[in-house]
Amino acid sequence: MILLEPMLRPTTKDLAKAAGVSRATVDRVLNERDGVKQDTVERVHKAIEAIGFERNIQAANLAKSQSYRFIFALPRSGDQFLQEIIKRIDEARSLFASDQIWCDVHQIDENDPHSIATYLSSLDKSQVAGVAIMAPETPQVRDAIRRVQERGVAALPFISNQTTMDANWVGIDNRAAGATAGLLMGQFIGQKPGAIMVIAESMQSRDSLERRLGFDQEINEGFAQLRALPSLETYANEDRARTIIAASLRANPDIVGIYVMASEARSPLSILKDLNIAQSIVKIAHERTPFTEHELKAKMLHGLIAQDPGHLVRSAIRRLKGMVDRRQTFGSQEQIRIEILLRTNI
Amino acid sequence: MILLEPMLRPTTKDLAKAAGVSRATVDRVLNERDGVKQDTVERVHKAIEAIGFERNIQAANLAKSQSYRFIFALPRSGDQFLQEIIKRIDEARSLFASDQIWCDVHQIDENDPHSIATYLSSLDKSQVAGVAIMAPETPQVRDAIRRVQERGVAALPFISNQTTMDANWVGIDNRAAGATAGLLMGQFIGQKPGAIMVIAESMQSRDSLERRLGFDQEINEGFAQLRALPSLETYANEDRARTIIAASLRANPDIVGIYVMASEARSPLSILKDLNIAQSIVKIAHERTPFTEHELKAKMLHGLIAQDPGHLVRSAIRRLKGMVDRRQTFGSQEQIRIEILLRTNI
DNA sequence: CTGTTAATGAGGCACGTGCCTCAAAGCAAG
DNA sequence: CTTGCTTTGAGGCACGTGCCTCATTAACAG
Repeated sequence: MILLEPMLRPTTKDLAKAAGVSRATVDRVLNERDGVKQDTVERVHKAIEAIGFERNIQAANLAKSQSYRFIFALPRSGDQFLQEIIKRIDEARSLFASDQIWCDVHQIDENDPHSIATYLSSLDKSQVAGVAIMAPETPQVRDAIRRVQERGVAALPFISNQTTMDANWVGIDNRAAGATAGLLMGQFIGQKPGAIMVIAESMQSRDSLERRLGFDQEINEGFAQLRALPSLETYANEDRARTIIAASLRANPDIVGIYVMASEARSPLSILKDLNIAQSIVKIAHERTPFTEHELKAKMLHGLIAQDPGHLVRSAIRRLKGMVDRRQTFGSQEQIRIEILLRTNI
Repeated sequence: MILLEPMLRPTTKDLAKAAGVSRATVDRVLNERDGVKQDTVERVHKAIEAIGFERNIQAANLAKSQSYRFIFALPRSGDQFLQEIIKRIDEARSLFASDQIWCDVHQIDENDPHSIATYLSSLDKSQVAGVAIMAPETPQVRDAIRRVQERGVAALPFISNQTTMDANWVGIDNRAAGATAGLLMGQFIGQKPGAIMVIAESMQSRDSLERRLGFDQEINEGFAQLRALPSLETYANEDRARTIIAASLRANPDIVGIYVMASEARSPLSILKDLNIAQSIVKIAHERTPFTEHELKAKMLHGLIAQDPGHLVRSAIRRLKGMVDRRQTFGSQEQIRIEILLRTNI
């Protein structure tokens, strides 16, 4: 590919000349207005290829006075991981200001699908260009997302997956994340046989199910001497968590590993600390937060499976913008990595 | 912070009104032209704060017909890791086209500091806005970087660090990367005592020294039963590599782990494969390439310490642009992560 | 042929900023 | 006071694109 000198970058004027039409017609083709013969459309497209025309989006945005207002619909409840996300949205605000992008957070009750649907249906194209939604999958929410999209507002599942949105969502492959936790757990434990405790907030959500699936698969296939216990569900209730964790420890004296599957790991990890379990038990949790970071450095935690909150936020914004601009987004950058964090690469 | 409605975003005109001056004076202040009283400058700056003015960079670039031409000065020699970098630069080309950024690759002979210095001194501000340099640190290169910066061309050490550039470079903390390799190695080996082979391309470069330092520290502090052998230097010579690796294997029958420290791991790993070593020996290498990715999936490699080449490239471009625009760059996004890759999160 | 409609061209203003010129005002020294 | 210098204002054109109006031409049916 021969690169043109910056100065000579073709404009719509050049394109018009190359296609043998007027700038008005070029405009009609580029912005998909009708009233242009198919012949002409093709001629212009060929000219675009021929001279390597690329629309100057900055000038276009300037002309349109276009700006993008995006909303992050996040759960009202949540602990440090949620705070990290919100912090990154704040950061992104100034980062994307030069692209005329404004972001706001709207808190939703993630366990009330009806209110989420109501909120989504209140969004108007003229006010909001797009919305990133972090909420567990339910039929109501799924339908609401589809409807808001039909009204011209870009909608993007965020961190929590939604089946319908096949490829178009922002987050990690939770099956692979669970598998990574399983593999790391198995390798760290080594030859020692025993049981692994698995702590989840709830096994209702798709994310949890997928993590568990991946985790079990790795343990079963690669580490025959280990057995993963049934998931303990805390329902985000600290008392309940304390009770069932203690009971499980008593019932399974051969525990050699603990996998905290929930995104908010502080509460379960604190309980484990209170219960004063042996440091030799391999502990793996999810997400980097001030608490988990500290535990990792203090060697109270052996590893962390994480997704970068800043990357999640920025990727969501870029993809929402791409949806609004009707561009395809670029794969490699928007792939959210499953990070493994040890105390040395925190 | 109260966000203004997109429509009402203040322009230089609003700023002029708010500061009680003309647009011409605002322009003089914003673009740091002289001939403005100190009083007036301060008044304008206060007004900027007061109304939350932020320059519309897109419009500014449009007005200036500004475009940015960046050059990646990369080694001529190199294998798959270098190819990955070049591939990402290609990707970035289209990604940043909308920001009027053009990138090109220029191959340098990384072992000839003089020719690098000559090349850098040939760069002209009017042709090239910035250059990312991947070359080992030498006094000549260091000085050349400083000189090219003084001539108004942004210069940024890339992947290979340069002492002078304290914070302003793009790449990972190699000490931490080595430490991560060490910790992972130790944890994966478990209780088994033995020796660890360390293979490097050369211990002349600062990057290698730092990795080795971090690796040794983790092994020595955390795993007393392991001993890391002296570094084997291949000098990128396959025959030499084959000889010294085979000799080391014979001399140390208790080898339980192998750490390939070089960025280009294909050649050493292929040699190990030919030598048919036991699969139980834990092998850790650097950088994700088609080859290492394949080996990881085939379970011939236990773990990979990597830096995302796409992220490296994009971060370099953003930072170069930030330097040209005289903006400060944003920390959290520009921090290059030390990734740990297993076959589950590849 | 004429009349009608579809397709295209010509031209201009707008967006927010940079950069230029020229005039006007302020200010200090003589 | 005048002279000369510094500081400020007023205005306009440019960048590339979107979007509008109005005129003109091509295509086609009757």
